[in-house]
Amino acid sequence: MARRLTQQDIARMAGVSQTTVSLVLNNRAEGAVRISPETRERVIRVIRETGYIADPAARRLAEGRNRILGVFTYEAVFPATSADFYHPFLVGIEECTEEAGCDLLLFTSARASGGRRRIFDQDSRVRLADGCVLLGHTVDRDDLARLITDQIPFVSVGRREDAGGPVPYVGADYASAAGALVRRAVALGHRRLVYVGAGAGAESWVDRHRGFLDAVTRLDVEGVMVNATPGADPPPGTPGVGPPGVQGGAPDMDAVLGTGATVAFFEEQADAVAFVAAARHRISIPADLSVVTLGSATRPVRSDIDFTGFRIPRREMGRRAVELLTGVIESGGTPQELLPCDLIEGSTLAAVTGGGPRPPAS
Amino acid sequence: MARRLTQQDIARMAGVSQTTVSLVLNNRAEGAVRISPETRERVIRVIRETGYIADPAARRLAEGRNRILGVFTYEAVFPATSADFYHPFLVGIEECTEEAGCDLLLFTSARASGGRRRIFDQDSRVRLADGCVLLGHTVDRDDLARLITDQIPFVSVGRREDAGGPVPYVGADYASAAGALVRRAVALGHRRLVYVGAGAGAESWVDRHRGFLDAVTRLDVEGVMVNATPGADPPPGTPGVGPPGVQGGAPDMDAVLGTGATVAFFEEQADAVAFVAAARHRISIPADLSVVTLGSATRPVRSDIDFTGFRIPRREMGRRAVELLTGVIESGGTPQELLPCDLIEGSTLAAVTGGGPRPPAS
DNA sequence: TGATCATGGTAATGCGGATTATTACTGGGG
DNA sequence: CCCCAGTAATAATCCGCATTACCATGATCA
Repeated sequence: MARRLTQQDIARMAGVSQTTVSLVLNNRAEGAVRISPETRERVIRVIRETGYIADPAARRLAEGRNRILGVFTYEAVFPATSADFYHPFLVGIEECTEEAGCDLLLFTSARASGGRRRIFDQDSRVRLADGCVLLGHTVDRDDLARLITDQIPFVSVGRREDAGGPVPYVGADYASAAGALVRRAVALGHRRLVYVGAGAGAESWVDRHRGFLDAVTRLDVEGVMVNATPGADPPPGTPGVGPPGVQGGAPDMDAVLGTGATVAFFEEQADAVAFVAAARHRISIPADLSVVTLGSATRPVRSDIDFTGFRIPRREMGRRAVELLTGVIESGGTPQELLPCDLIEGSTLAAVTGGGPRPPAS
Repeated sequence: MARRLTQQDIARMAGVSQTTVSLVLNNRAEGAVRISPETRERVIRVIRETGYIADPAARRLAEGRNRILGVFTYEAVFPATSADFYHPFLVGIEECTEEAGCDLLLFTSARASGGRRRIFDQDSRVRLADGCVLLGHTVDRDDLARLITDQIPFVSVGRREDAGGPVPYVGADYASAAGALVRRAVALGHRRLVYVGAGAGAESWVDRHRGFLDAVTRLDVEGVMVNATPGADPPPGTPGVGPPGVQGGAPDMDAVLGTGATVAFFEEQADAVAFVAAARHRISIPADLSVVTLGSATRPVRSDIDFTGFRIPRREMGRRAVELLTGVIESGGTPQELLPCDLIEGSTLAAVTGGGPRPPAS
């Protein structure tokens, strides 16, 4: 390959020193060092004529930064199965990165021997970015801890528990949203509510469950729980955003109906879809039983049901993550934010009419 | 930020020189330089214990490459409007990049003053990548030319005409696909075919039209044309892959029907959708008029019509682009490939029955 | 008239790692 | 006893750019 043009070349052509070229290029002529307008002009002309562009690697090496933001995901970002899931985040991330005049480095390479991605394998390119956004299902605790101890600027999309120190994140306020939905249900006369899901493991599940429980307690109504993920507790990893398609079995319909609750809160929309499909011929929704989903489709499930629930502000989370990240890069800190989720009116939550659903036919 | 660990540090800890560390790290002990097994082991241990990772920028500066592949697009990759369009390409690109053990650099920053993206603005990070994939609608001729003269390894997704030299690309074989569809139509008895579209401007349009014309000529049937992009010739840029939603007006229904053709070939699926929607109450498809689309949805148009046409192998194109790119990076060359498009049987192409469509009611 | 200072620019150095040239030592062969 | 080959590892450079320390010149001032 033809040798690239360097500042040295420009310097020669303009009859000045490499230093001068660098100075001109970076407008560093304010303080101690001065460049005469004529010289400056001459250098600028040569630069323009030759179309010289500084080598980003050398630049980064010398000044320590890059204007490159990294995005790390533990799964492929683009595959069809999770496309719907990741896409909104990426939209937000790209938008904001572009506004910041940065480029985006997707760490697609990092594969540990086991097959799972790891941030810190030998020759990882993480350090090439000024900082990075963590996206995805499972975040390895060790990776997280190392990011912290190494003081690599990063922001996680999705709340994460401490990992040898507080983790900077921007999450969705599942707890509040779940609480709001509980209040709404109670306002409609519901007094016995069932939570269908794991309620543990991933931070996002914990948060939903906590919001549910808090509200139920505060409003002094009955809240019961039906586990929807048999044989999956505790999950091996620590999902924060919510994995596309990791849960196991469908929720036990009889168990849900057997609680005598008048409204069911589903942790995962996919479970709600399965439940409704199965229960449709036995009960009427929402007449016999109201159904609320805690978050919009995480797993790619198609359904024409207009569930009552809330929208996870994924795009905003992506945007905000980048905003926070640039802040961290500039001035450090450990921002932790939860973004509000819009409630979705839907049509599966109605006022209590009769005495609740029929008990299972058994 | 805590200063990062350097080879110098490792060297000190292991009681050797920086050179030795580098040598061990890169397994460069085959030829002239030798490292004893004990020393090597000692260095390796320190590296493992400290978790040292080489600075990618320094590495790139010294050895000239990075294992980073760039992706340049003239529009945002992720925005909702073009999501469906770009996504398959990106899936392929990511897959293949991951297999190659590379990372992906998305050039989201490059914004010219005018607002459009440019590859070569001042402080572009293009050179950080070992090479790059060009994706998208319009590719600036100057950018293209410069990529060539600068000898930056790149591969365009979508055929491109020469720009001061041959352009490496992987495109879709629109010409063959269009020709095959023409043959199929003729086999079903069609003798008068109309091409609806621009047939010029973007390479992809030119190719479709050429395929249509060649086949029509060879089979000695009548081929006519109806321009579907009023006031848009010639297009300002040179789209190669196909732009999401750039064309202007809908095709003129009367003009199409007025040709007396028994089958219409639509350059853009979106036009076909619009046409069918408008014509539905006047003619029956395919009884009165067969409709063929030359390529799957480019613009994000939802339609439940099962058009006869072909599938653009976007994911494969993405994959292949990366494969070719790594080849170019390794050993240069100017690969140019067209990938076949699968025909889609569909239900809008039928045998000729009557005497063609009724003329417009006018 | 020599000290002081503003002006305009350059030489030198560092960033972290790869590579090449060179050194230090040991054992054999002549 | 000296030279050479082989082994093990290091010093010195370079990659391209940013930055700091330093120098040369002419004007100003006491």
